[in-house]
Order: sequence, then structure tokens, then C-alpha cells
Amino acid sequence: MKPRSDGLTEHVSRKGPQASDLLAWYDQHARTLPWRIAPADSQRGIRQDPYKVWLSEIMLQQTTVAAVLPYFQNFTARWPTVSDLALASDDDVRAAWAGLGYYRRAANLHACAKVIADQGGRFPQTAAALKDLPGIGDYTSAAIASIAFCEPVAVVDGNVERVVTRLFRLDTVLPKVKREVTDKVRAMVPDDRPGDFAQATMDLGATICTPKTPACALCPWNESCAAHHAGDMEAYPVKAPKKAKPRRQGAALVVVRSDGAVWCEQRPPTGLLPGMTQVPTSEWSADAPKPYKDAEQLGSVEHVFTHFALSLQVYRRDSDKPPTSQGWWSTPERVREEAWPTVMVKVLKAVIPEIASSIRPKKR
DNA sequence: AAACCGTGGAT
DNA sequence: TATCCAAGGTT
Repeated sequence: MKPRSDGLTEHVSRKGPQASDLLAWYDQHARTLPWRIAPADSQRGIRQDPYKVWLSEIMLQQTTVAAVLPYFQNFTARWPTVSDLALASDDDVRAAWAGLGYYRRAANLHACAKVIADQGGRFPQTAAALKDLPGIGDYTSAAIASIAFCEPVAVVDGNVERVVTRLFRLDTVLPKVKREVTDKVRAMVPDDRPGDFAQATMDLGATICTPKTPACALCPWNESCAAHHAGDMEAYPVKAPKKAKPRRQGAALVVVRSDGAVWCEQRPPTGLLPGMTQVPTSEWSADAPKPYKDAEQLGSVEHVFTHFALSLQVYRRDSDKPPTSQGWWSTPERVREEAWPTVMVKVLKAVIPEIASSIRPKKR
């Protein structure tokens, strides 16, 4: 024990973070979310619905809670069970996912639902078995297993990486530090409440141990946090420098039929925006596109994807003739049901704002 | 292993 | 306006 100037002995700094302290905080401050049950119910032995846990976890990958909420409500209202989702069409799932991003998640979600429906609608109950399913990796398998099935596994997401690298001042650069973080978490997971512990560490990261100006004064682990004592919380986790985003450009053609229908195409099933709906467009490259003929140029649209920024020149043509060989006319009543990614919503807003403004799901 | 894959909100 | 970044997975 380290002697103190007042003659007492310092205990807390050697104790290390205790799961019980975090769980006590969680019992008071857990966020209320539609896929989650209250910690009091959890302690009564009530389990969360594996379908809702799985669906929410897939949606929450690299996505904020606020963005997920209306999509989660829509999916669960439309497809109340995993077997209902398995029976949906690819088009319906894509359209329902439109706007959430990372569209391969939607294809993996649907494929996963079909596998589970084939197994009687029952989810595998261990992290190891869950990880074999499409769209389910290290994090998601552990999250579902611990939250829905009480398996005491380490659940490590971005929040947990931040919390734990600060607790122990782990200065290995991401993503290498993940192994150390996982080891630290594994040593802390309580056998009696693994799911609540996982959700508590994530809630702590989301609401207290935030990337910038963390609220250490409110943190149940502040006394045992090395970074808090050192005052360098924001230095963790250590990240590699980011690469600059290249800029690409292109042209998009909105063809409007005399009845107001818009010509649509489906993007290829792999790569960027897989399977999503688009209007005819040039290549997106470093070079300036050729202008479309017999069309009015309406201005440009800017959009930033994960690894490049795009500037699209928007053209409008009024014509009853299909401009490309593969595609379909979407009437004004149907346009909002198409699987438009956000870049295409921007394009449509530049041409038919009164119709395009109603494309996204309503917030709840 | 590093690149690919969206989006909207906060600062 | 620019940058960061949020409950990652796949190849």
C-alpha cells in the first residue's frame, strides 16, 4: 500500500475497476432503448428477444442510436420475427434499409434470417456458433451471446476500446490494442450479469467516457482509471493517422416521363451501394464526365462516401423513351418505395424536390 | 493486413 | 467548411 501524507493508506488505486461498481451505475442510468429490457427485469431472469438483439446489433454497426431508432421500429413492425424477415423479398429489405448505409449489412441480414428460419427460427446460443452466420463477427457474436443468452464473453466495440484503453492507459495503436482490451474485459466479465455488463460498458462509453471531454466526475470507475489520474483521457485510444479522401466526379441523368415517372436502374450486387437503386450515371472517376445530350443541367450535388468524395453534375431530360437498356419506370407514387441511397436522394431533390422530399422513413 | 464499405450529427 | 466519428464485417 502506498502511504499517504495524512497517515492513511491508499486502497482504491490498487483495487482496479470492479464490475459491481459499473453495474450499480447501470442500474440507475441505463438508457431506455426499444430492443433492451430494464436492468431490474434482467436481474429477475427475463431475457431479451434474440431477434431484437440481433437486429439492433446489425443496425448499430458503425451507426448511431438516433439513426437506428426509426429503422428498428419499421423493421420490427413489418417483420415481427426472424422468420417473417426471412420471407421478405430482397427488394423490400433493401428499400427498408435505404438510408442506413453499409448496404452489405442488409444483404447479410437477410441471408442470416433465412439460415435461422431454416433452423426453426432459433438463434444459435453461443458466440462461437453465432460468428459463423453472415454479418456476425467478433463483436456482434459476443454481444448477442451475452445479452440474449447470458454467455460470459468479452464484448468489445468502439466504446469498450475507449473505456478500457483509458482505464489502463493502453497505448498500443488501434486496431492492434484490441487483443489487450479483450483480455482486460474478459477478466472483468461477471458470470451472473454478462449482458448487463456488456451494455453497461457501452453505455458508459456512449454517455460518460466520450471521445472528447469525458465526464469523469460522473464515472463509476473514475477512482481506478489511470488516464483520469494522469489527466490525458483524450489521448486514448491511440489511432493511426487517417488517409486523405480522393475526390471523384460524375454526371447523373434524371429522365422524367410525361406522367412524372422516373427511370431507375439497379446497381450491381457487389461493391459500392450493392443492389441499390440509381438513376443513369456516368463513371465516377477523377476526370470530368461528358455532359448528357438533350438534357438540362441543373447544378451539382456533393456527397461524401467512406473512402472518397463525389461531385455529381445533375441533368434532367423529359422523355417517354427509356434512356438505358436495363431499368424500369417508377411512378411518382412508387418512387418513394425504391431503394435509394442518400446520394441519389440528393440528385432527385435537385430535380423533383416535391417528390424526393418524402423518400426517407418517418422519425418516431 | 489493409482496403473497402454510408450516413448524419456534433463540434 | 472541415473533421471526426458511432454498438464492425468482409475480403
